[in-house]
Amino acid sequence: MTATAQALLAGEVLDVAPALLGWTLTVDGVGGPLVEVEAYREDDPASHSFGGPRGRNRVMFGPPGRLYVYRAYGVHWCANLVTGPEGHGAAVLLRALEPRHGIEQMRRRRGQADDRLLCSGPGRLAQALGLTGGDDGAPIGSGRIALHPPERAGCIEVRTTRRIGITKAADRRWRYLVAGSRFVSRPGFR
DNA sequence: GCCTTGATTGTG
DNA sequence: ACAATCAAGGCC
Repeated sequence: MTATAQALLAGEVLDVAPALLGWTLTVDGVGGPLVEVEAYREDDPASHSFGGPRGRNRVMFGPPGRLYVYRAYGVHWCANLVTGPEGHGAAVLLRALEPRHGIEQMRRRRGQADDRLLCSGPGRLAQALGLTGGDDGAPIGSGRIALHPPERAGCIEVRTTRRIGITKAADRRWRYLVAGSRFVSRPGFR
């Protein structure tokens, strides 16, 4: 991982999540700029880390800059970036990115030709990038997984909404989107 | 377009 | 039982 990505992820998750928009995530060269993320942390009933470290959530309490990958609804994989400070059980759920690198590979993995349906949703994004439970705990920058800053920093308009698909603490507006992006999972969601 | 439903499995 | 989801099918 670059020094700047390391520094970014070491921060508090509510600062990290909006700042991650526009950063390009790639796995073996396949990926693109993040356009939608959600924050989860330990004092948050909706978070897997709520109640302390146990079972699958262990990686969330480890050092920042690693992937936390879990299975959702017994069907899909979903990937997070663990944030700091270490020991706090916080992570950013990767909900959507703009397909830019390795688009043909994404189409093959997804069985889907429409670019807007390649990475618009956490399950879709993980499938398009080839992330699975085997990547749980993998450090960013280890070779397969890279995170690069936006080409032009500071010109991304961030919008917030409630988080999606949860019932607890649903009123916290911890979902962050690039305003106007065509590649978010649910553009009209409030 | 919006709403409903089934798939499928680790976790508490 | 339930879940940080998705795709397909019905209906409008």
